[in-house]
Amino acid sequence: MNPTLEQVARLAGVSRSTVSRVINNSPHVRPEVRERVWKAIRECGYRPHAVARSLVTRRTGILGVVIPESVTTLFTDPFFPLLLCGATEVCNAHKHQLMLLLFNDPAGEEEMYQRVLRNGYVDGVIVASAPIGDPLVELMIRDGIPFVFVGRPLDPNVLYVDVDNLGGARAAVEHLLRLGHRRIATIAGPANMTSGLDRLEGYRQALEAYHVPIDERLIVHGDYTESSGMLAMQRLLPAAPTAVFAASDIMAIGALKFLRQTNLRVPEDIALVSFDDIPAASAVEPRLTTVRQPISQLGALAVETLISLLQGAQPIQKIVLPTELIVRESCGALRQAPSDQP
Amino acid sequence: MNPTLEQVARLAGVSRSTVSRVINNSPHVRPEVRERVWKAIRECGYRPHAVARSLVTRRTGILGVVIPESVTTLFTDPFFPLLLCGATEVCNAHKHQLMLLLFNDPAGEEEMYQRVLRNGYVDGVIVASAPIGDPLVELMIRDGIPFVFVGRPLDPNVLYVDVDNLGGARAAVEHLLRLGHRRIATIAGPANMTSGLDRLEGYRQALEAYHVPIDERLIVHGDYTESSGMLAMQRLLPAAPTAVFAASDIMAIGALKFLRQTNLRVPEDIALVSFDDIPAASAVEPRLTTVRQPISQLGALAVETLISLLQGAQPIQKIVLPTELIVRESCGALRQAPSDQP
DNA sequence: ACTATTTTTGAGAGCGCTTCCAAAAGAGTT
DNA sequence: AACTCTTTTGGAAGCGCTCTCAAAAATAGT
Repeated sequence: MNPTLEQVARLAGVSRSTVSRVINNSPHVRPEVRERVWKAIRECGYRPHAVARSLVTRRTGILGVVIPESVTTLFTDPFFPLLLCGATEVCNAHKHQLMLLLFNDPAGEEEMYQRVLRNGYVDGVIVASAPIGDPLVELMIRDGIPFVFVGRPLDPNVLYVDVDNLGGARAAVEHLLRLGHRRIATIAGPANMTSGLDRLEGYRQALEAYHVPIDERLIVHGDYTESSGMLAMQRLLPAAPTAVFAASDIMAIGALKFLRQTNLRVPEDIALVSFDDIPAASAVEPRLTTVRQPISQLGALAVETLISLLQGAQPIQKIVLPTELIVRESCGALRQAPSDQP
Repeated sequence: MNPTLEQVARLAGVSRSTVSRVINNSPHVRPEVRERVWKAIRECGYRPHAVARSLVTRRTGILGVVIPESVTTLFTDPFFPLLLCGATEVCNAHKHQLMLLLFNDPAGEEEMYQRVLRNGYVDGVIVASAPIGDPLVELMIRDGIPFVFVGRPLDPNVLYVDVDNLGGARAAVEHLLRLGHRRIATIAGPANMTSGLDRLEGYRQALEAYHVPIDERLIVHGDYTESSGMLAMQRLLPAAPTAVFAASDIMAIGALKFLRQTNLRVPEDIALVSFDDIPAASAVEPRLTTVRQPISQLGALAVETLISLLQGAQPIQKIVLPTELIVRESCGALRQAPSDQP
């Protein structure tokens, strides 16, 4: 059995309160006593029992990360790993911990909410890319659970951090426009996610800026999966685009595979740009021109925001991080791959 | 403020103990009373306070997942996402939660150990692919923290689940041997990880089985990163291999990139097989022949094992899951890519 | 109807910690 | 030396729950 405060107190010849003060760095302890207590603590290998402490302080230092997407599809996308990566780093710095909260269906979500989010184990929650209309938001607002969104929520009162999906998409499409393309199709993201909507809006704004009329036949929605990208590309071909903007690299890779099957060359026959810059984007042939987003920074800022919210601060309502267009071969702007040095 | 047991008790006109019994499905409650209590619980939206409960039961239902690798490098590999995926699913089924424990350096590891693992917040720990000699193992044994390894540990007393690295590697290399190759090189994994050692041993055994003498110049170690794969390929070329077994897809992709730069064709000039079957393995050109491992099942079994250990069972000491060789174009056995249907 | 047995219930202690409050100990003034 | 003021310390309550134990109620047996 681990030693308790009481035992440390006896060992040091002081009261439980004094040991508690030492542990919590209270200034009201005589240096000499403080030293004696630390010695006793070291001697018996005492570690404070976090659960007991939390019962009093009403704080656990645990942050929930909710990812309202099918557990299985989720992790084919390197988005979440990177997000967790950035989030973890900030958590470590603030001596907090992350609890991973995933589920497969709405029933699982409800169950998780009742069982985990409302039982006092998490101080706050990070909600990563929830689809539009996810019931979680309302529940958490109702129950007063502090949370931060990753990705733009519909409700304007919700704290969030996001990347500039609109600006990034617009930059990608404008890049195609500058290369002379006028029949530019888009494989849009799902209509129930704001990232999908924002990237589509960026596509629209770019075309408008260049006075290119929007042809609805050039817009097909996918769901960020590779197979949906293949399917979308197939459906787009009859509309004879000379270039395609895919709302995600994964879908672009699907499109690429389909084009390869139909013996269409990228970028010669159809130019391709996309969004995300996942590692695979530079592994495929041709390498994808794509919009890079600072995902791990996104996770870091989400945690930062949540922690400052928990500490009673009034954090900035919305944080939007800039994106960057990475030009490679798939758009046709570069002649050949610059050599990668090992 | 959330209601407490006390308040529910008053509302239902019973004692705190009785409400507790109802919550915990004790059989010793009259059905009529049970109904009245449930009604009161629903009425005031009561949720048990898990922290308070844990203080008494000495159980939190939280399992730590420790991944002793650099936070940043870690998530470029889809291994961990998939592992978490399988682990989460089993956790949900058993009403447990996962706490993600990552760090950047040994100091971070030590700090995490003292702060998180010894404070009573986690019931047990899953340690994923710790390098040989990681101090965590000894500490956890010393402090009696229940844990399960993912990947083979050196200490034979540690519970673990692993994939059949040796058998998988052997199958991959034997496949090359059957195709007629005799000068087969390997880009081995890091020497401080048992997965690296086991895959190398599989390579050795395959060659021995075919009476091919082992040429140490054909063995170069990498560290599971793409750049290490490129570098290793470069160093292997002077030894003139006709085929290469890379211990991971990521390294194989690095090798592929290097070969492309030097205008060597795969599989015509050099055949390539690897290990992991990550999504990128079938996205590159040519698609990689590789050993598929049931990663998410690995995570699931790890959690399963840990939970049964926590429940006092005597789980199987070691579980080794089978692997499967996925034959694609990079080994030269297939003429062309079978068409992927969208 | 009365006792013996079983089932249901409530009182109360206690999990390990923080924190309020008051007592004790020092420090500073006259 | 007596007083006040400040700092340090210990006692004790209490966070919300579980669980033992004994009392009360229900049931069974005669």
